Amino acid sequence: MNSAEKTKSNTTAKGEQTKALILNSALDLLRERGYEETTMRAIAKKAGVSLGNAYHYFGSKEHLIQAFYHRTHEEHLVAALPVMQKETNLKARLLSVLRLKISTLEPYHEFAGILFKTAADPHSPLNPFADDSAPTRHDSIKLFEDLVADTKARIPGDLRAELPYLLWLYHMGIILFWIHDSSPKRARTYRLIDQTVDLLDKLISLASNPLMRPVRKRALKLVAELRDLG
Amino acid sequence: MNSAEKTKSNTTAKGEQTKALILNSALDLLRERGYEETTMRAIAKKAGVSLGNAYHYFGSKEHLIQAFYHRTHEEHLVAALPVMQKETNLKARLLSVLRLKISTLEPYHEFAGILFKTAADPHSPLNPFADDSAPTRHDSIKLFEDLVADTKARIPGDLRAELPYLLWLYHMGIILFWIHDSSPKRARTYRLIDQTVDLLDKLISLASNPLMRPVRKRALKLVAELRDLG
DNA sequence: GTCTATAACCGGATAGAC
DNA sequence: GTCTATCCGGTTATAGAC
Repeated sequence: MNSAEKTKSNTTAKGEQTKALILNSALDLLRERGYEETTMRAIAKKAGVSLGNAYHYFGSKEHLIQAFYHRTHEEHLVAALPVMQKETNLKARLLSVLRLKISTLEPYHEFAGILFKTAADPHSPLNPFADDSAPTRHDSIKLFEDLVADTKARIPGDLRAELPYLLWLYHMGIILFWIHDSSPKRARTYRLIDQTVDLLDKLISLASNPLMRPVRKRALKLVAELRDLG
Repeated sequence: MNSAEKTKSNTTAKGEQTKALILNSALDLLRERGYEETTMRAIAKKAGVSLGNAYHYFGSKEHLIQAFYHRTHEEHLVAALPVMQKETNLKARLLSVLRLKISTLEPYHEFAGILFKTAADPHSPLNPFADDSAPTRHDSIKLFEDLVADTKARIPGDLRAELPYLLWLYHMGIILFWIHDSSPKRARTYRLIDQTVDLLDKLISLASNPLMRPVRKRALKLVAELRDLG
C-alpha cells in the first residue's frame, strides 16, 4: 500500500527522543501559560533545540495540539479500561467514560478551547471531521463501539449500528460545553453529563420501541447518509 | 446608565463612511480570497487607508468578521420577513428560515469556517456564547422567538418557552454542517435541513404528548438551568 | 478629541546551508 | 536532523493632522 509507505517515516531513535522532548516541553508550557503565551520559540528553547528543529518535528503549533490530543486520548482509554471490563450496563459505562474523559482533560482546560477552534475549521488538517484525521477520529469512535458492543441492553440492530457514532458526537458536545464551563470544579459539566446520560438512556429505550420503528428508520438513514462529510 | 454611555462613541459622519468603506473592502476580499489570504494590509490598501487607520475602526481581523456576521444576520432577517408574515405553520416557517439562512451565507462559504473557529474559543470576545456578545446572540435568538410566538401549533407551555433557544442551537448545528459541506450546491445541507425539520416536527409532537410530560419536564429543566453558560 | 499615518514589534512559518 | 537567517502578517506605539 502506497499510503502506508507514506505514513512510515524514517525516524531515528534519537529523532524519537528529540520529538518527545519537544512535545513534553510544549505540554509543560501550555499547562503553565496557556496557548497564546506559549510561543514556538519558548518551546524550542525549553527543549534545548532550535526553532527550525521544532518545526521539523511538528509542522505547526496546531500539530503540537494534535499530539497532545492523542496523548490524552490514550490516557483516557487506560483510565476507562477498568470500567469497561467490570461494567456491562450501557448507562453506567457511558457515565463513567464521560466523567473520566473530563477529568483526563481537566489539566488542560485553560487552553483546550484551541482544540475546538481548529476542529471547527474545515480547512485545517486537524479538524476531526476531515479526511486527513479519519484514523484519529476512528480511534476515538472505537471506544464507543466497544462501549456499545458487548452490552446486553435490548437495542434494535439499526440503532446499535449507528449508536457509537452518535455517542461520539454527543461526547464532542459535552466537551464543547466543558470548554465553556467556568463553574467551580466544572460542576455544571458533571451535572450535564449525569442528566443527559440519564435522558439518553431513556431516549434509547424509547427509540427501541417497535412503535417508533418508522421514525427511527428514517432518522438513522439520514445519520448514515450524512455521517461521512465531504 | 453607565454602560450605555460607554457604548456611545463619538463618531463623525466621515468616520462612519471610512468604517463602511473598510468593511466593504474587507468583505469583497474575503469573498474573493478567503480568510487567510486576505491580509489587513490588503484590506487597508483596497480601502485606500493606512493599516493603522483600519485598526482604528476594527480592533482586530476578527472584529471585521463579527461585523460581517451582523450584516448577514440583517440580510437574513429581511429575507425571512415575507415567510414570517405569510406563513403561520411552524414547520413551514422553520424550513424556509433555515433555507434562507444558508442561501444568505452562501457567498461567504469559503471563509465562514472562521466564524465557528472564533465561536468555539471561550476566550474570544466574539464567541456567541460569551457574555460579551449576549446582545448579538439575543438578536439571533429573537428570530426564533418570533417564529414560535404566533404559531398555532399545540405545544405545551414549558416546551414553548425553551423552543426558541433550542431551535437557535439547532440552527447553529446546521451552520456547522454547512461549513463542512462541499457537496455541489450544498445539496447535503439542504437535504439535512429538509429531513431534520421533518423529524423535529415529529419530535415536537411526540414531546407534546401528555405521556411524555415527566421526561419533557426534566429535559427542559436541564436546558433552562444550563442555558446561560458561565 | 477624532482621524490618519508611519514605523516597529512579535511570533508563526519557511528556506536553505551544514 | 539540526541550525541560522529571513519572511510575512497581525498587532501596537506613537505622533502629526483635522
